[in-house]
Amino acid sequence: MEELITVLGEIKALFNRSLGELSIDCVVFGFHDDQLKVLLLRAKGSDSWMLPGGWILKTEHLEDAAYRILKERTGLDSIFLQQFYTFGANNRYNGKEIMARLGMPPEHNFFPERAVSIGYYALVEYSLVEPKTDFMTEECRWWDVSEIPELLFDHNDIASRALKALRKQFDHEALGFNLLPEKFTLIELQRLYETILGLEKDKLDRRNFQKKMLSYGFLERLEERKTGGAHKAPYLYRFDLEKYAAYQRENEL
Amino acid sequence: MEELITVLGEIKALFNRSLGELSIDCVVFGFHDDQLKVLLLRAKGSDSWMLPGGWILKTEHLEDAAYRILKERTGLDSIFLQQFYTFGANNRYNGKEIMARLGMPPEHNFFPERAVSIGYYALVEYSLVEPKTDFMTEECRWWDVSEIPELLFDHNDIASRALKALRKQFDHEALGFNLLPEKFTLIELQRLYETILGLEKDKLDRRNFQKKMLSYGFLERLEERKTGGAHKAPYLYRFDLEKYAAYQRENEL
DNA sequence: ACACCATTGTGTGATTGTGACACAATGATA
DNA sequence: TATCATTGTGTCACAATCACACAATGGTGT
Repeated sequence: MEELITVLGEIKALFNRSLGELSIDCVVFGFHDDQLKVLLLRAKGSDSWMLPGGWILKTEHLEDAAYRILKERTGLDSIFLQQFYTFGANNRYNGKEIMARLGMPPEHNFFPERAVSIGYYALVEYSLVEPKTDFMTEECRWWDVSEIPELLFDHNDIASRALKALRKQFDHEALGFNLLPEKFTLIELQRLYETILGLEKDKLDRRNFQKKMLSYGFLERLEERKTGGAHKAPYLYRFDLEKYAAYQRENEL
Repeated sequence: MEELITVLGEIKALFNRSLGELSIDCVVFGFHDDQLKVLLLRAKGSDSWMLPGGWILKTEHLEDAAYRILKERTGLDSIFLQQFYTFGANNRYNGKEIMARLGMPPEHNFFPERAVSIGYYALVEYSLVEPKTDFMTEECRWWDVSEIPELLFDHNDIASRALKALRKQFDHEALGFNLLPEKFTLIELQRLYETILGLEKDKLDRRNFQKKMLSYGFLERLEERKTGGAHKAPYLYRFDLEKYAAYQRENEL
């Protein structure tokens, strides 16, 4: 109970430093084990999960708020970030109901009646992330996107809209490299594409996929090969950001 | 001076009914004379132009706010509307400077220090719009997108981002029909595509363009032909929303 | 009334891009 | 050292896109 009071106090303090009705929600995507993952938090003393997020401070750039929140949850500084939608239905949630689900006294409801939330999705390298909780939560971990549970607020909507936005952009921009380690094999890249586009394994033809990827000219083949697998060692590749910028300049203008 | 005081009073009242830091800006596109147009407003007693917009009321859905603002400026109810970005840099404008440019006393600055604005673009049929001013403005008219003047706040950024978003979506969705009258000729449709995609006239091959458009199956050729031109009368076509929905279902899932 | 002319309606062949497909080389494993 | 799943690589068929020409038409101007 004492802890609860502390938490409520911290929330109130935070709220006073923030813009009040305006918050950010982040959908953090990672790729591991041929699966697309999302980072979720579980509230203290509750079995309800939610997206990482927070209020925007009064003096803060929108993007800085998103980076701040992501740094707190993942430990990472440099993250690919994309704003995808702003959610502002006036019935996004019921504050008292949420309080109850969080195991908090509804009469201390601290949620503003009307809240607008700006949605960002982030692409991170799975292995670099060290999920961290904050003062309101006691668990932070990756979930398979196909197994996301029922979330608090309208976070299921937000997550599915983020996925849709990711898929759409994925067709037109080379975003995948943000989800892979610096060195990767072409088959890993192919699995990533298949996973994100929702295709079954080997739906994409290996030869055609590799031909196409290499034809863009922004992948650099390293001398090094990946060893440790039980089979012929594949070449490693690197995504060359400068060549990608050149490619974009040629093909967009 | 008396009028100024009235205006400031109205602004204050509006602000109190709204969420304060949160506003909407609308980039309204129309098509006329083979040109893409944007609706702009000129502030009272000033030669500075800006986008239509307004604060979001405390009880309002985001989209409803956008529709309300559009109805007030254009007289139209049913409008194609698309949220495209939320602007929240903490230096989006300097309130006192804006007051000066509006010919208002800077010490009565009513702009919040920090404002977040949600950007929507709208596609409307040019001929149906009757541009209307509000209590803060004395002129509302169409501008050619290629001749947009320097705007107040960060509205030039917002407008150019809207155009970029429009072009991007235009490639993948049949949005153009929102900008045309119900009945149109294929050459009018072609000019629209050329204009929005920034191509010169007749860059698209007439036969190939028409073949492709008709192949989608959501255009219906009417018996009627368009007369009045000085030449052979072209067929009129209609965009069939139901057939378009069917087309989408087949090609997206 | 008639000739004029810009514009419409329509099909085919050339080019390019995409999708299907097979086999020899390799590197761990047993 | 044999095994075996996996890698690396090129060609052909098909589909999509692009380039292109000519007869019909409906106002315009005389």
